Amino acid sequence: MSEQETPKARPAVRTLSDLARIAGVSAGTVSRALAGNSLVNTATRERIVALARDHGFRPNKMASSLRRQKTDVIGIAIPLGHDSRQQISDTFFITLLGHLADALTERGYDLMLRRVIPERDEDWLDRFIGSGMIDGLLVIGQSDQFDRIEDAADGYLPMVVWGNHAEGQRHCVVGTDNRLGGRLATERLIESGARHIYFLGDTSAVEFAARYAGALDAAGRSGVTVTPLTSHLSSDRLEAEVAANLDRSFERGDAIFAATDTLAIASLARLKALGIAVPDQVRIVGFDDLPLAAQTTPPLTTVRQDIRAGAFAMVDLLIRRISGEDTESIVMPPRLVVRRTA
Amino acid sequence: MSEQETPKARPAVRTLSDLARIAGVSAGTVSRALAGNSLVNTATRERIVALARDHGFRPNKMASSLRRQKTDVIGIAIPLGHDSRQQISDTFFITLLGHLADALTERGYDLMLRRVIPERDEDWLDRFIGSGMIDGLLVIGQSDQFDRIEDAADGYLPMVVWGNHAEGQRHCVVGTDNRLGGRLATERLIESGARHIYFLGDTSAVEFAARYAGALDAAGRSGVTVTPLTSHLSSDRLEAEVAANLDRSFERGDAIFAATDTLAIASLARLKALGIAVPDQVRIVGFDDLPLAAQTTPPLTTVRQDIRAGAFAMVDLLIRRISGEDTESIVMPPRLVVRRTA
DNA sequence: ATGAAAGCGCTAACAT
DNA sequence: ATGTTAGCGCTTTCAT
Repeated sequence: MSEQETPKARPAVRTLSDLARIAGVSAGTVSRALAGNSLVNTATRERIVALARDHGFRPNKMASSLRRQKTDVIGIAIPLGHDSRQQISDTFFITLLGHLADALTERGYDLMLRRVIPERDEDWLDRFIGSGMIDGLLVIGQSDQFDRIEDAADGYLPMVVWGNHAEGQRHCVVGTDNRLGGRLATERLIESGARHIYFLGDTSAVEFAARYAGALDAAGRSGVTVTPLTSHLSSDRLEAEVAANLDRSFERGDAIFAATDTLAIASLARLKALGIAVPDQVRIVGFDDLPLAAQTTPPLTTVRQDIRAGAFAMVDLLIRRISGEDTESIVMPPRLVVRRTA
Repeated sequence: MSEQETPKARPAVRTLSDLARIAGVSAGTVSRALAGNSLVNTATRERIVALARDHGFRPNKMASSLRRQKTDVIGIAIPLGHDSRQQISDTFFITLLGHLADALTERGYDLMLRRVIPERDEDWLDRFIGSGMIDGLLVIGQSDQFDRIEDAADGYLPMVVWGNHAEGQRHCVVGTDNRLGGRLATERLIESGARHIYFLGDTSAVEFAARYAGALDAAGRSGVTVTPLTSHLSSDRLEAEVAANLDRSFERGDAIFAATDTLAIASLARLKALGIAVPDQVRIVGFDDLPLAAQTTPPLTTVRQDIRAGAFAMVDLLIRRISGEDTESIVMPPRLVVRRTA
C-alpha cells in the first residue's frame, strides 16, 4: 500500500535521513541536534527539533542500540520453579517488581521482563545475557538455580540477584538475612508457647531453605520440633495444598512458620475454616510483611523485609556494575513484627 | 582463574561472521543454518549448530530486529494516574500482568514493561509506539487517558487496551462490562438493606466511572442514595485515605461499594477498627474477586472479573492485529459473587 | 547449496 | 558547525 495512513497529508518522516532532507542538512547533524549535542548551532538545533516534533518523528531505538552497543534496557528474569506457574503471582515478587520498575524508570531504563522455566530451558540465563537486548540483568529469586547463576556471574558482571547470600558465593545478591529471619520467627513462636512447629514452604528454593535453617537454629536450643511441609506458591493450588497439609497434620502441630505471608494468610484462612483458633490453638508467623499482613484477622505476626529498599539497592548495584565496578552483596536485616497471630 | 571448556580459552565468537570463519562458510550460510532454513545442507547445518553451541554463540537480537523490522517484543504500558504511584501496586493490575506474561511467553514474545506518568510525559503513547522496540502494545488501564488512546489507535493497529468499552470508541479494548458490574453490586447492597451507599473510588478513571454509573442505574430505581468518595489506589495512602473518608462519613452511610477489592478490603479493616459491624451495620461489595477476597473476615461479596481469560483475550487480539486484522473489542460479563459482606 | 553484497536506521570518527 | 563515511550484526536478495 502506498497510500498515506497518517491523517497529515505529508509523507511520513520515519528516519533521520527523511528529517535531514526536509531540514536541508545531513543526517549526522540531525542526530546531533536531537541528542542535544552542543556542537550544533543553536538555531539549527531548534529548527530541527521543531521539525521533528511537527512531523512526529521518533528515532528508531533498535538502530540506535545496535550502533551504540547499549540498549538502555534492563532485563528482569523471574525463574519459575518446577511447578511452571509458581511464584510470579506471589505478592512479594510482584511488589518487588513494582519497586524495581520505579527505580529503573527513574534512572532512565526500560524493563524487559522474562519469565523463565529452568526445567524447560537449560540455557535461560546465558540466552538472556547474550541476546544483546539488555545492558544488565536483574534476577528475581534464585529458585533452585543457584549454581547456574554462579556460573553465569563468572563471565558477566552486570547482574544482580534477589535472594539469599551464601558464604563465598560469586554472584552479587541483595536480600534479607533469611536465616536470621527464620530464627526470629521461630523464637517468637516458641515464646508464645509452640512445641511442634510446621515449616510451610518449598525448601528447594535456597531462600526458603535458609529460613528453615534459621528455624532449626532456634529450635535447637529449646527442644521444640520443626517439621518441613512442602508448599509451593502457585496461586491456584496454594489454597488446596495448604488445606491438605494442615488437615492431615494438625492434630500434631501447634504452630506454623510460613515461608511467606501469602502462605501464612492461606493457612490462617484454612485454620479458620477448620475451626482452629489462632493464636490460641495454633500460632502463625509469616515472612515478608506485605501490606496485607496488617489487615488479616487476627493481624499477622511476621518478619519484615524492606522490599522497597531492596529494590533500590539492586538497581543501584546494577548500575555500578554496568560501569564496571565489582560490587559486594547486600544483606539486609529482617525485623520481627509482632501482631496477633503469635 | 579457570580456563576450561568455557569460551574463555578461545577468542569469543560473538558474531555470525566469527562463527562463519570458524566453520569455513559464509555468514549468510550460518544465518540460514541457525534459522533452520531448509536450503542448507543438513550436514553443514548440523555442523554449524554444533559449533554455535560449543562456542556459546548467541545471535544479537538488536541486529536481527533491525534487519527484520520485527522485534518479537510486546510493550506493556501502565499509565499511572495523577498520584504517580497509583495502581501499579494494585493487585488487580499485577494479576493481569502475570497472566499477560504467561500468554505472551507462550506465544514467543518478550515483554517490555513501561510505567508511564501521563502528566509528566504527554507523549508517552506515541513515544512507545514509535520507538521501534515493540511489535505491538498492550495498555493496562485507560486511567484518564481515553482520548489520547483513541488518537493513537487511529494510526496504530497493533494495540489492545484493558479497560472500559464506550459506545463507538475506536480503540480495541478488552474488559468487563463495568456498568453492569456496578449495577449488580449495588442491587445486592440494596437487597441487603442499604439506603445510603458510598461509592469508593476515583471516578476520573473511566472504568471506575462506569462502575459508578452502574451504581446510579441501580439506585435510580429504588430511591437509595449513592455518594462518590474519591479514593486512589496508592498503597501507601490508601489505608489512611479510606480511614479519613469513613471516619468522616459513616454516621450517614450504611453501605460501601468499593471500586476494587483492594479498596474494599481496606474499608473492611477500617470499619473493624472503628467497631462497626459488617454486614450488620455497614454492607460492603468489592470488585474484581481477587483470590484474597475469599479469605477476608467476613469473606467479601464482590463482582468477579475473569482476569485470566481477559489476559489471554488481549494477547489473542493483539496477535491478530499484528497480522493486520482489525479486531473488535471484547466485553466480558461480570458475575456477582455473594459471600458475607452483603 | 552456498557466497557476495546490500542494507535495516542510527551514531561517531574523521573530515573539512 | 556541518558533511561524509564507515560501520553496529544480522538477514535476504541475487548470483552462481
